[in-house]
Formats: sequence, C-alpha cells, structure tokens
Amino acid sequence: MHKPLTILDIARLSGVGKSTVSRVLNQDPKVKDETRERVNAVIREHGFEPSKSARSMRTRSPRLIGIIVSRLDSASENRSVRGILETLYARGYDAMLMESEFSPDKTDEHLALLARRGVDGLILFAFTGLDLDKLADWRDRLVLIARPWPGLASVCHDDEGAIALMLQHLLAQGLRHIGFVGVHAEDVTTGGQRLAGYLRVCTEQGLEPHYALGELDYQSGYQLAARLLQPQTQALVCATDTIALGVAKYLQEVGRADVVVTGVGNNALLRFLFPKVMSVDLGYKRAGHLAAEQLLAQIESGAAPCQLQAPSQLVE
Amino acid sequence: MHKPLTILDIARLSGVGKSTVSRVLNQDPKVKDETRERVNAVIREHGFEPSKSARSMRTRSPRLIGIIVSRLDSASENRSVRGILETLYARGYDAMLMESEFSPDKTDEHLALLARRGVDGLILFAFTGLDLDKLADWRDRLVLIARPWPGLASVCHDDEGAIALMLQHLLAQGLRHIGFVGVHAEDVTTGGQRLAGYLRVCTEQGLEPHYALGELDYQSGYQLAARLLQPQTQALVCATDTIALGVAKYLQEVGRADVVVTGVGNNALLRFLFPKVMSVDLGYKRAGHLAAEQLLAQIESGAAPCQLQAPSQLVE
DNA sequence: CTGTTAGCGCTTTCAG
DNA sequence: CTGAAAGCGCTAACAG
Repeated sequence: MHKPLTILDIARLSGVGKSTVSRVLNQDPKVKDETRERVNAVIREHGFEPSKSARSMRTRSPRLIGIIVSRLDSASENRSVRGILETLYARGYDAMLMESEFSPDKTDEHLALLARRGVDGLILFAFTGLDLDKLADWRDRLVLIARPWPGLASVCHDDEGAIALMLQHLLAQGLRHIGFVGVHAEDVTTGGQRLAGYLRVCTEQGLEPHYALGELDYQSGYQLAARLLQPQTQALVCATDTIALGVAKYLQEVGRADVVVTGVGNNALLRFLFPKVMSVDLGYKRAGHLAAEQLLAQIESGAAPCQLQAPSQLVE
Repeated sequence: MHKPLTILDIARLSGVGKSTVSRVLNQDPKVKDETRERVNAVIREHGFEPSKSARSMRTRSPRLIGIIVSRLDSASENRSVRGILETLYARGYDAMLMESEFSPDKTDEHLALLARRGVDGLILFAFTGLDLDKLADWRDRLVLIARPWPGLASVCHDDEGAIALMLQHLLAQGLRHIGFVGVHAEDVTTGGQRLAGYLRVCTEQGLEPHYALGELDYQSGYQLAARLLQPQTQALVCATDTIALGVAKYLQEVGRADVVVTGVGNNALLRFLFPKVMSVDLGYKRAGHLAAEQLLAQIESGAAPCQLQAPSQLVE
C-alpha cells in the first residue's frame, strides 16, 4: 500500500496540467473529449481517488449530510433512513448518522459535532421536547421529519389521516363499537393528531367516542385495553403497532378473539404474533426520499423551506 | 452569520503567531501558561472552531471511524454501537455509521466510501457470507465484531459459553429433558457455536441431545418447536430471543405452560410478551467498548491486532 | 517558548 | 480549451 496518488501525479502521468485533471474530475464541459479520455484512462488505470478532505477544505463543502434519528433501532425510522440514504448516495452525498435517544442534550451535542464537521445540511427526526428554536442557524439547510415547524422545511406523516383511514375501513365493514387506545396529547403527532383522527371520524359518523390515552409502550396498551374493553366492543384502534401488541396480548388473555385490533406502523413482528391485526403504513420510506430531495433542493438550488406530507397506506 | 474565523484571525486578535494558536489547539505543553490563557480567552470569546477539513487534510487523519453494522434496527447491535460511540466520542473521534443489511456488495460500497473519506479506522460487524479477504488493506486499522479471523483484530461474544451457562442453570434446577432450537450451522456463531455449547454440556452431563435447526426468525422457532416438542420435554433452550418468541408462541397455543423457554439476547419485547422466558446477555455494550478501545490502541499506538471476547451474563 | 516558512491536495481565477 | 499561480485553514519543521 503506497502513498496515495494526488491530482498532480495524474497530471504528470497523462501529460497535462493539474487544473485539467481537476476539470475532468468536476465534469467541466470545456475540456476536449480527447484530453478527457486520456486523463480518465490514467485515473482508472491507477485507481486514483481524489482526496475528500482537500476538496472539502477548498470548496467549504464536505458533501456530507447529518441525520439525527431518535432511535436507530426503530423499525419505522429505519425505513425512512434507508429512503434518505438512497437519494443521498445517488446524488453523491455521504451521511453521518446519529441517535438522539429523544434527548435534547444529546441532540445539542450532535448538532455541535455536525457544525464542527461543517456538514452541508441536516435531516432531523423531531420529537416532543426538542427545542426547535436552537435550530435557527440551520434554517436553510435543514429538513425536519415527523413534525412541522413554522419557517422550517419538514416532511410529516399523515397521522390524523392514518387513523381516519383505518376507522373508515372498519366502519365500512359494519363495525360500530370502536374504541381507541392512544398516547397522551403532549406527544403532538402520535398522541394528539392520531386521537384527532379518531375523534373527527366519530363526529362525522355520529359515533360516541370511547378512548384512553397512555404511554408509547406495549405495557401501556395492555393496561389501557383492560380499562377500555366493554362487552359490546367490536374493535380497538391503536395509535401504534407497539401499543396494538399490548392490546392484542390482553385480548388474548381474556379470550376476546372477536375484537378486531388495528395499529399503525406495519410492524413485521406484530404481524407474526397476531396475524389478524391490521395496520397502516405511514409512508416512512417515501418520507425519507422526500426529505432528502427537499434538503438537496435547498442547499443546491436555494429552494425555499416548505412543508411536505408523505401519504399513508392501509396494510391488511 | 459571518464568515467563520480562522486560526489566523485568532492569532491577530490575541497578538501571537498562528503557530502558537495551533499549539494551544493541540494541547502542546510548551506554550507559556499566560499565552495559552490569553489565546483560549479569545477563542472562547469568539466561539472559534478550528476547521476539521483543514486539519484532516494536513494531518491526513480526519479523526473519524467507520462503523458498519449489519442492521441498524437490531437491538443487540444497537447496544454495541452505543458502547462504541461512548468510547469514540470520549477520545475525540467521530463516527460514520452504515448498514450492510448482510449484503457483501453493500459492504464493499461502504468500504469504498470510507476509503475515499480516508477514515482512520473501521469497526465491522461480521456476518456469514462476508468476504474477509477483501479486508486486507484495512488489517491494521480494523476490528471485527462477532466473528474472529486469523490476523485480524476481533471482539467476539461467548456464544458457546452463553448456551452452556443457560443449560447448566436449568440442570441445577433439576431439569433433564431439555431440547435446543437453533440455527443451521452455516451461520458460524449463532448457528454452530451455540449448538456446540448445547452439545458440550449434554456430553458432559450424559444427557441425550435433542435439537432442531432452522432460520433466524420467529417463524422458524414456531415450526421447530412443533417438531421438537415431546410429552416429557421440560425446557427448550433457543439460540436467540427471536426464536424463543416463536417457540413461546407455539407452546402457548398448544397449552404447554409447563415447558421452560430460554433465549439469548435479553430482548425487552420478549420479556414483556413472555415474562417467564429467561435470557442471556452476550455483553453487547461491553463488546462495543472493547472494540473501540482496541481499534484506537492499534491506530494510535500501533498495537497488534488481537482477538478479544466479551463475557456473557445470565438474565432472569 | 514563539514566529516564520513551507507545504498538504484541490479548485479557481487569470492569462494565454 | 489549457497551464501557471494563488490560495483554502491548518500543522510541522526550523530558526531564533
């Protein structure tokens, strides 16, 4: 493993000046085809790779995007991340992936790190408790995922629509006694908006709402199911697949196989354990694509921040 | 937001030469305390951050470590990653985290990317099918996790010991008819080694082995449990928590609450769904710490590659 | 202990 | 179309 080649080596090897090599590297159109060919041949032959650090230093752009997810081991966020990376890589950007673990402090540290690295932009999975005001510096090179914020670009899921979709589906099957197991409304999207979807359809259809709110985990689903279940209950719509897991477990224990359970998230494990549970896919991967495209549009073409929404889809 | 300050600005502002500022930045001891104070004051006052790209280019070291996990949304790998990041951050390194999805091709692409970035080192979560020969170039700045390889540094889990530990625990409780639900032996660690642990203890204790091998998912556990279960079965030891999930589900369905189920991985969801299932923690986080320390020892002090093992621990 | 002087590898004027 | 030259911000000899 010898010392890595530089642009100057390639220049000498192909008998041109180093600026010409640079031009070839940067797809500058005003290089004669013949010259370009020759240089490219030498580059390929020697497996030359231009130094990212040198280029970053010169252009003040490392072609690097920061991504802060809330949890790496979240199946849904992972789907979005894969979407993001697909578009990013395709456009020649690399990514630095980090995990906030829902901690504003950790997020701040990561932001500092990304600032030191001088990343070109940031995609941030927002969460309740995040201090969005600290993001002012990032405004024009930031896309939020999962939560909108005035003046900032964002890609959101259709939380309200997802629950509404599910509810309408159940109503179409003739069910009327449908309860909702949700999350306290401090959690804006998973909590407030999904509940809102439930309440909206109830109102529209003249149903009496019947719901309970708790935490984001299966334990909570289990407990709330116990509190909510009535003899006439026909279905329990849950704010997440994780909650649905707890609910389904409770129903199984008390022998209420007649009650339909639905979740949100299209989680593979849930489907295996309780195959009859229906779910809504919030369009995570699509959201990742959208976020990355929006971010690149902003940093490359100065596009204005805007608020996008990825469509939900029923999964049976 | 004005143009970022440079080392030269700080030099002028504090009335010293730029090399002195550089020395202060690099904790060079031969700077007079008084001077150091003055420079540091200016740095803090102006919130100056030295440019990573410039430093990387000069030192040919971006203080950046690549981490390739097989799946980001794997709870166990996530534990290791957190361990890795803790030590890395503490030692002033940043990380580029990527996901192989068990694909050798994806891994190659990631390796190329990391090479272009000129990262200082690499921590790679090995998997069956990975072409370890391609890693020759990385030899002295690479630590493998989960699989050893001659000549390469690695941190492994005690797969064999984990199953043996569990089996001995069950035997101590007086159980004798203990089956094993595993993974085909092409998967060296999760497959071969965990089975070996089972067989070893069976031989030592004069038990007749009774086992079945399949895939890594819950479906497989479910199917194999059906095949393996006998009237006299007292316990089913599983190669992973995921498999244990499938096994526990089958046992529940056929009403065999008397059979003890155990897994490996200390998975929170499993514990909730089937609280009685016991598990072994393979020491993932610890493995992360070890891997990062070993890697830094190699790249900073030229330590030789060596093969380490993180200890397993019973979790009830 | 500290300032001066060269570059690191690349992009970008500015002249040809 | 192409080359020469001037840096980007920082570190590392080398003299003081």
